[in-house]
Amino acid sequence: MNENDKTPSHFIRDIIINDIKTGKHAAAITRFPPEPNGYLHIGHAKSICLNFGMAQEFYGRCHLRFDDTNPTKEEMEYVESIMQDVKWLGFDWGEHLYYASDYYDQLYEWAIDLIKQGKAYVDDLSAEQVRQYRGTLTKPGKNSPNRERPVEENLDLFERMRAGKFDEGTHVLRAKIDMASPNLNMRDPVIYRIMKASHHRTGDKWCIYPMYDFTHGLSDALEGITHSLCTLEFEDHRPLYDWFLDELDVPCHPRQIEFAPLNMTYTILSKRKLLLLVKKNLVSGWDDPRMPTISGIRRRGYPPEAIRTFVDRIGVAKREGTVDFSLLEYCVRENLNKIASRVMAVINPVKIIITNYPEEKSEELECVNNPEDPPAGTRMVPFSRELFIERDDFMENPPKKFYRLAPGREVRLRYAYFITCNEVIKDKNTGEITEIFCTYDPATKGGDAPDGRKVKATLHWVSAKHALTAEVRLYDQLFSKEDPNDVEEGKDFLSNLNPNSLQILKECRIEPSLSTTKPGDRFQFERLGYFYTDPDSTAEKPVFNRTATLRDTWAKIQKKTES
RNA sequence: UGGGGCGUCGUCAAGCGGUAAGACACGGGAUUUUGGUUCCCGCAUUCGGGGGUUCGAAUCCUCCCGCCCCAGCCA
Repeated sequence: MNENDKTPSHFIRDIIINDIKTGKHAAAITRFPPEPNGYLHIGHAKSICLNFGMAQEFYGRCHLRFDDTNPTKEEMEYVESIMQDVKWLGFDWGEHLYYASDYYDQLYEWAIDLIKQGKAYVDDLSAEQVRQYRGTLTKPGKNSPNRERPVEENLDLFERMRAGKFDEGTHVLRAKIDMASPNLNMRDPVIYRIMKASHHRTGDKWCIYPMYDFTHGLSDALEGITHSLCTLEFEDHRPLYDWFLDELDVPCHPRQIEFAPLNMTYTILSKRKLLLLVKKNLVSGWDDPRMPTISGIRRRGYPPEAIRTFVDRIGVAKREGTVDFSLLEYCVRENLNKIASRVMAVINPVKIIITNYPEEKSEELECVNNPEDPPAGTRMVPFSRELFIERDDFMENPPKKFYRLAPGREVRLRYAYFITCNEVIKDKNTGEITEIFCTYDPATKGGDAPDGRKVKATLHWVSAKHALTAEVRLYDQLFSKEDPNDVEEGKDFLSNLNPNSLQILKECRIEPSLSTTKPGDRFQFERLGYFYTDPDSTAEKPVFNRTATLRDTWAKIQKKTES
């Protein structure tokens, strides 16, 4: 950690520092344990940064372990996307790639051990009966009639479960703990169930699969994890996590520590709901740039560094809250401002003609690539008599605070000349402005007036005959409400979908230097925002995604005067 | 009305008995060939509420209030 980095500490770091100070541990060995049943999202990024971050900071390592104990929900596609996403975020698990399914044999032995100790039993109650026997939040449960089955019988039954002699749902293995515990997790939890499903890694070797609670802590112990970091909802599971480790002969006893999961305004971070958006084709896929998935924000153009900074800034605590989306966007802009090359692109073109500029002439003007990064140099951009500017940069009857182009007004074309608007041509039928006639001042080449006169606005532009055509996809919040789950009676979160979250512009005009852009490039389109070259982009038809707009003071002024 | 957590600025979040950090947002101003960036300035006499302990409390005690999680053979 950089001494100058003022990122405040947090309670988990404090715990680890103390464990090292007291000699309990020499290093922090952590793990990121996703279930491969969906794509990772920004909430997982918090966990990833925390786990890998603590390991890095405290001389240890972080394992990537797939918690794959439910073959009916898990797929290889998810395994692959998760690995790609963790790498993209900038983390490396090295040799330490594991799967809970690697431990099935050991887990099975441990289950037998529990049976032999008289601490687990096979139950043939139906799922419905198990539920009834469990009791309620306020009423204790009742012991299953099978609870006192002899060890030998349990061993035999469990072996037959494994051998596939029973149907799904007919038998389970349960830990014998306490049916009267106020913690429901301790009321003889199921630790193995029969699932006649093929597993994405073990195939048909098993027809019984261990449950999360049984698997997780034991896997941690097997890997020598020191600090097992998870989200708040597992707090109630900690006594059970500890119980298995206490009852079995394990290599070590990791400490589970819970922290608050991430929530963000205008965003949904439930795997189930995200899956629904994909299945209903309400988005183009898991990597739709509007999705809060890692693959979505990658395609949107958010840099991994910005995500890491964001996670640092939100902190780690036990208090559950909702982070302002604007903080994420701030981190994205902050990073992009430093690294993105500036280019000129007109996404909503209107033609201007410089009437006193020679018909056939064109010239190359020098433009700065990134004022925040002088070594990035300059490039030449062609200028000619006919240009395109942004439709929004001209108003025939401008309000007081509008200081862009208007009849009779002089403005600067960035890196080019001062121009003055003389005449507006409109379509006779629609009234739409088709052309704007201007004159330029040759003495202002480069954008400075030798006589020191000022203009109030600088516009971006492209030369009509040199410009390339591109598709630009403008993205906005997927949901129009801060809390997408805040809905009227009888409606669900889908009713809060923002109908204008995607706008596709196919006739955008971009400067010729962009002809060589490749998917993954990041740019700032001057005065518009940050853009990312989409994987759909080709040399013939470039496609850009708007990552974020620039901060727009003018839009704010407009909004204020409206209200 | 069982158990487990959590309540400090609009939002995150420090604070660990010595008199409320920081960031985002918001509002003002300066500089600017991006109404961008950068830079200044403002923004909790008060820590969910009431009692108490103490020279001194956001921090300790106590009662109360509010919010979240748990009754999958999901993770």
